[in-house]
Amino acid sequence: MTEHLLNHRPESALGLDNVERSLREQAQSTIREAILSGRFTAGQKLTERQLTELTGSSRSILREALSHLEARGLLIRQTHRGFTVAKLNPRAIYEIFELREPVETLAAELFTERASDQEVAEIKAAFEALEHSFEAGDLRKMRTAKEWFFSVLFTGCRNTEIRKALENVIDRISYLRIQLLNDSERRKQALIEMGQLANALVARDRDAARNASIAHLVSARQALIKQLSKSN
Amino acid sequence: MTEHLLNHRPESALGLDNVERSLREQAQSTIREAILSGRFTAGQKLTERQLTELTGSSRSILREALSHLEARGLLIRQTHRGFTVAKLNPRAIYEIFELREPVETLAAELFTERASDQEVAEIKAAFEALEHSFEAGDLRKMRTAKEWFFSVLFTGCRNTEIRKALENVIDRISYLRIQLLNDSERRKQALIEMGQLANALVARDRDAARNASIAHLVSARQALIKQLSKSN
DNA sequence: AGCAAGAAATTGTCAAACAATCTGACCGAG
DNA sequence: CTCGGTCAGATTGTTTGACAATTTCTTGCT
Repeated sequence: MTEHLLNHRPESALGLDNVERSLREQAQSTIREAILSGRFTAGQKLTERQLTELTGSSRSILREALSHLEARGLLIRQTHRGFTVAKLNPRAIYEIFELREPVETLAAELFTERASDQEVAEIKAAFEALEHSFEAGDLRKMRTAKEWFFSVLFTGCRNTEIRKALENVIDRISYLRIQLLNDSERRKQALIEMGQLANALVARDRDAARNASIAHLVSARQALIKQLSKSN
Repeated sequence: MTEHLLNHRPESALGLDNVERSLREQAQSTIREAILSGRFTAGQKLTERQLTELTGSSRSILREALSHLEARGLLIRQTHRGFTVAKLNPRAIYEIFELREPVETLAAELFTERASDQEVAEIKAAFEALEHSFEAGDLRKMRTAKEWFFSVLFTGCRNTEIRKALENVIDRISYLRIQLLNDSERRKQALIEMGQLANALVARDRDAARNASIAHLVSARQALIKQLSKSN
């Protein structure tokens, strides 16, 4: 049972799906998806057996994939003790947002100046998708929509380095949301904030984008830390 | 011949040398060191045979290491065509500095507020080491001293995320310097700028640190791009 | 010189094996 | 009954050899 859940081909939202990928890449994104979707929880230990079964690949390939994911910060490796899903404490969350604030804000600012009209339209569409999945209460679709939104944002800012730096970092908190954000009040608030950002981006208003980005990140950080310190 | 050059154990400047490391880690840092030291040049193709000989490890281990380095952006992988050392064009340099500017500046600002007195002393020492190696004209030592300086900066700012994000990015331009920075005039200028940053950090003067950081990055970016467009 | 067919090299992947280390169960001493 | 200690089983680290898929080099033909 649940066979079909394990073999799906994810991350279409990231524009990375070359369809013909190596097994290693497939294994990588299968595991990544399992983490981001909450199937593997933060701190959980992952054994190689479990993962070879999940991905269907051999140990060699699996370990290449794990090595990659470790470098991206999604997994923690302890010699002779295997891999665990990276766990975030309040301190780490604080640090991540401290980094995100200037970078993501820069991305938003650059977007207003560099994005194509098509990208502007797409960011609007992505936000609307987010709204719809929110109304439908579909957590999985919310994550996909959010990934789409950020993907367009990072593409439109015309800076691959920013994209890479933030994708890693956002991945790591993305799956935390699944665990923590049952607070639908906060979700609603987040949606409003992202709406303001989306509006500013669509209007190509650099200052407004800057303000909206900062406001959103500050408030997201506070909410996350609050919930995390409660649950720990 | 040159056996001793191949088997060295690098990265002592990064505080990562646990002495007892897995072969995979050793292979990883041997390759990284080979790239950063300029032994492998940007764009160069690396075959697995060549690298197993260099690292002394088996293919499986080697490929884990390569997978890691690929994730860190130091290597580029093309399916069935192997790995090449990441190559930076002017556009990529521009993007990297666009990212570095807000992040590294933030790191400098945080350092002035969070670093311990010992770290302040160490950043002074690191800068002095940089000065000395500059006077001695020793490129390798200059790189080590610079790594030391940044390592202390990133530690003192008390934000692991910033450290990780910047280490990746700085690695990538670090070896470019070896190729391009034969311009000793520019090196002198860079030293002066870093001196100003060091002074501001030691004085724990946040605003001065901010200004010095920005000034340095802007000027470093311009110099790099200028040289790169000349040599291409 | 240009090009196509075949040979050689390289990468992608798997499987089997063994050493080193960790984990958990069992057992005896206090 | 709890606290160590020992030992077996499980897990990770690493190597080797094999083979298919693909790329790159060579060679010979026109």
